[in-house]
Amino acid sequence: MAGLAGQHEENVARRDVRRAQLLESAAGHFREHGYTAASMRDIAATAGIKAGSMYYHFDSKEELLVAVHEQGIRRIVAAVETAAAGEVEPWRRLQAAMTAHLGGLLNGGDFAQVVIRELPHETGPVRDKLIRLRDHYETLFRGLVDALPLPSGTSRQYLRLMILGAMNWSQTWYRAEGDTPAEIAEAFIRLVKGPDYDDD
Amino acid sequence: MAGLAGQHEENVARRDVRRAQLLESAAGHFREHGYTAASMRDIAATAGIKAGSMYYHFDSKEELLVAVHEQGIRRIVAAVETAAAGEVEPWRRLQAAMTAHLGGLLNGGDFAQVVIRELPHETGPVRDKLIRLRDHYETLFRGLVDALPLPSGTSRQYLRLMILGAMNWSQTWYRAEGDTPAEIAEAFIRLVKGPDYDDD
DNA sequence: TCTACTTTCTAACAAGTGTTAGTTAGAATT
DNA sequence: AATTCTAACTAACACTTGTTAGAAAGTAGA
Repeated sequence: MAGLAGQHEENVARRDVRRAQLLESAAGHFREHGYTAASMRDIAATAGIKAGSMYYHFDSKEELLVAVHEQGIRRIVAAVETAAAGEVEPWRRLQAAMTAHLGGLLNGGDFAQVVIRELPHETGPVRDKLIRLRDHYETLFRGLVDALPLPSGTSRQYLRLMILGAMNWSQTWYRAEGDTPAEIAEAFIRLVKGPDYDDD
Repeated sequence: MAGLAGQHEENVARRDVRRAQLLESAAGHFREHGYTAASMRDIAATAGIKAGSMYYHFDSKEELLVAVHEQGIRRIVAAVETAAAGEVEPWRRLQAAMTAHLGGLLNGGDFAQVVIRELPHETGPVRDKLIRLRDHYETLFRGLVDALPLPSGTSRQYLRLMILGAMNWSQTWYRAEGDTPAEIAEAFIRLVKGPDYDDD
């Protein structure tokens, strides 16, 4: 090997940087105009290259969408796991996770929003892949909800679905001037936990 | 006027029938492929006419989307209002309304699904109009939630948003083989009401 | 400098887009 | 019977779409 460690890796890094740029641009356009209405030409232009050059990095537009989804999920999963790891009491754990999820969704980048909004219309292998990615993420919340101390008879399944729905729908009504993600998460927790506030 | 009452109205009726057909077709295609990916040619074909003929009934594709939204909202509002009117106790009223909403959303036609899924990406007057339609509908639930007997300190605003989110997100996970809209509504109500079941 | 590899560009293709203009068949009205 | 209105048709316009092939730079190693 040469004196300078890893010339090869520099190339790989350069490659990944470009790829990341393209993903960033794609996420932005997908979020703003939706998958179908976003054009390869516009996505490329934002990243500073021409449309044809995109196909050196991605085989198709669909693959680009899948890549954006993957990155989006990976980011949320990381944020949520980190947040949850900082708490031990089940309710606090869930609340921390919700705060992270809402933060990523509402104030975070375009990736998370694409994951939530660009649900797969079209059938075929792409749809299946995206659904699998989503399911993997929701598994995370299943664990958090299952750990809660709840009155017997409470449906943990519907509780999970309710929380996920409440969070993901927040995109619709959220305004930056209003409450913060942390405050929203607290409000939701309080609603499902019941009105017995113990502050410690 | 002629012996036959209202020749004129017959024409108007015929016109409206066609218009309804076109809306039905448009709703179906919008739901299946999304607004952008649905083509005027396909929408027209389903209704049995050619693309150019659509412009006799609608000025543009956007206007078509707005019309589908309007009809979708009108249907849900009607269903929800009727359902709520059948009950007096606030919790029961809300539950009935939720059942109606979920029914329309999950087992109803394509209209409701378009209203929920086809949230307005693009800016401009269309976006504003659709948002106004949506707001008008959500006002309905505001009334239902405000009527609930709740412990003081409970945020009725977030409770409303949570319920709406939980319901609208159900599109994502609902499977026809699973629970019915009525069962789902009951489960949600139980979660926010708390686990004190009194059956009368 | 020559060579090999990586990345981008140009130019075009084939298909599809919403929309419009002009026309036409049929019904209703006068 | 002549005219007007209704509702559809055909054909085209002016673009935009994702995608591909081939050439052309830029970069690294020998």
